[in-house]
Amino acid sequence: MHMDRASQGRDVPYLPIADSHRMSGASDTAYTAIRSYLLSGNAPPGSQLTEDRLSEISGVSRTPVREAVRQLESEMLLVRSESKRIFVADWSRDDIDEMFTLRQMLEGHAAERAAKLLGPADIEQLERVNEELHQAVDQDPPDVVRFLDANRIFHEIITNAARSPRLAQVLAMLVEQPVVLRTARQYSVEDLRQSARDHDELIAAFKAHDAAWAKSVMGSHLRRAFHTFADAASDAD
Amino acid sequence: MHMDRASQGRDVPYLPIADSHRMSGASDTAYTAIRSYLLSGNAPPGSQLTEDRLSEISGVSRTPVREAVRQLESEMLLVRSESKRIFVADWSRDDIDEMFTLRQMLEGHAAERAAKLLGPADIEQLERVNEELHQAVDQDPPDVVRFLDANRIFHEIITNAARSPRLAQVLAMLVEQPVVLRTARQYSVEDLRQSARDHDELIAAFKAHDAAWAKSVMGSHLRRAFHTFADAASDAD
DNA sequence: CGATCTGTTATTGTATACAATAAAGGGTTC
DNA sequence: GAACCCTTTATTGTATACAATAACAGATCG
Repeated sequence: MHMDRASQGRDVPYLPIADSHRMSGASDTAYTAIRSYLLSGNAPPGSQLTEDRLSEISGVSRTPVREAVRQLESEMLLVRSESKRIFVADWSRDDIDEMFTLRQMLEGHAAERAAKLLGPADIEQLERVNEELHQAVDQDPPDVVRFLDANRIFHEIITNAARSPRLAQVLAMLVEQPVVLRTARQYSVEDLRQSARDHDELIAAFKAHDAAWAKSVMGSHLRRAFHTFADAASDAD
Repeated sequence: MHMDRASQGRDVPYLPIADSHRMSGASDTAYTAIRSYLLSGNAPPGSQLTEDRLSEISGVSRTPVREAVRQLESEMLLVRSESKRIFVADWSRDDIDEMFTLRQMLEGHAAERAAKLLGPADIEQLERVNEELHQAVDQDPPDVVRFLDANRIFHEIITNAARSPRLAQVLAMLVEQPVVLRTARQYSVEDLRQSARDHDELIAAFKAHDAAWAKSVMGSHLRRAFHTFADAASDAD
């Protein structure tokens, strides 16, 4: 076991425990700017984007733009043509369905593991975050952005509690806030309340350290989220 | 000259149906070269690599190297330190376990869907590929590389049959051939034979369009693969 | 007309120089 | 001699010029 090249002592590789977006400086700028642009609605699904254009939008050169594009591609907000040109992704209803199905599977698994691994302090944190979420819903009008923030953190705590770096990484790709945001905009107050109650039940399952219960609640929670969206979307559009 | 909207007509975005590695030219070269290098055993887990070094190894400039590194990072063959330096990943037994657990979940799901979606022609293709795999095992000595090729194709057919681009993309990240290769080198001939028999049973499940059966077989298939590796590894090292 | 060929333009890919940052080393002070 | 600061070096990040390739458009020929 002679580590002939492994003579570094100080700067040790760190475990990627779901720190989704760790790009530095300009790359990060590009990522955030492009993402906002895609979310803003000014980018029609299916329309072409060029690196130069994205470079203008984000104010950095093409090099960091390319990195951001790669990331957004892996999150499927951008897609490429056969000749590598860049297009705004067009999520069909089936795509959303698929995304929620995969999330159900993976976050269900995370909830199972979390039920075994979460300590009292973690559960208290979940309760605090969910209290925040309740408050956001009970505001008049409900604060959807605040709700989504709390919701994201709630799910992230569970994902991280599963202590599975690969699971966390894969989920980071799948949990696309723009999509979730569009979804949540369709939510009625009742839907948001039900979501909060799901979280309450999830916490109860965690307190009981009942993995099967936690998985099951997570499953229906995400599945309902999909249908709420799908129904609202077909009504609206 | 403001084609701000979706005015492109010809070059339409294509669906990413599991065409894992679509880098072009130099990026592809870099990816392949670095991957081989990591697999060759000359790169001790935990050792540092620099972009310059990888540039020398692959014979292309740092720009495509960086893209390849990003890819290999997402496949967790490389990891970064807090200060963004690059290191050869060190897969613990738990990491491998985790990887197989996620594969079991996702490929089990793929098998379920495939059972419903596979047509007679697809099933014939699976049979042909598995025949190839049988032959590789029955050679004396067994041809592990040929076995792995057939094995990879077999699983890819199933993954693609599920018609779930996101599932395919996520699995492409998880199914790391280097790891699988190290695994397979530990296989005894009996292990390889059992693997081939699993595939036979999978095909039977597909012919019966029995989703639950297919999922179950896929589950034990992958779970056994993990234990075979884990046992052999703890014996050997 | 319609297809095809060809030059032109648009877009992505690659190399390279330079900037920013972090690590390593070495000397000074207490 | 241990902690601190400063200089030097190693490494990654960014911009930009240029190369390669694919789409576009106009001309040519059947």
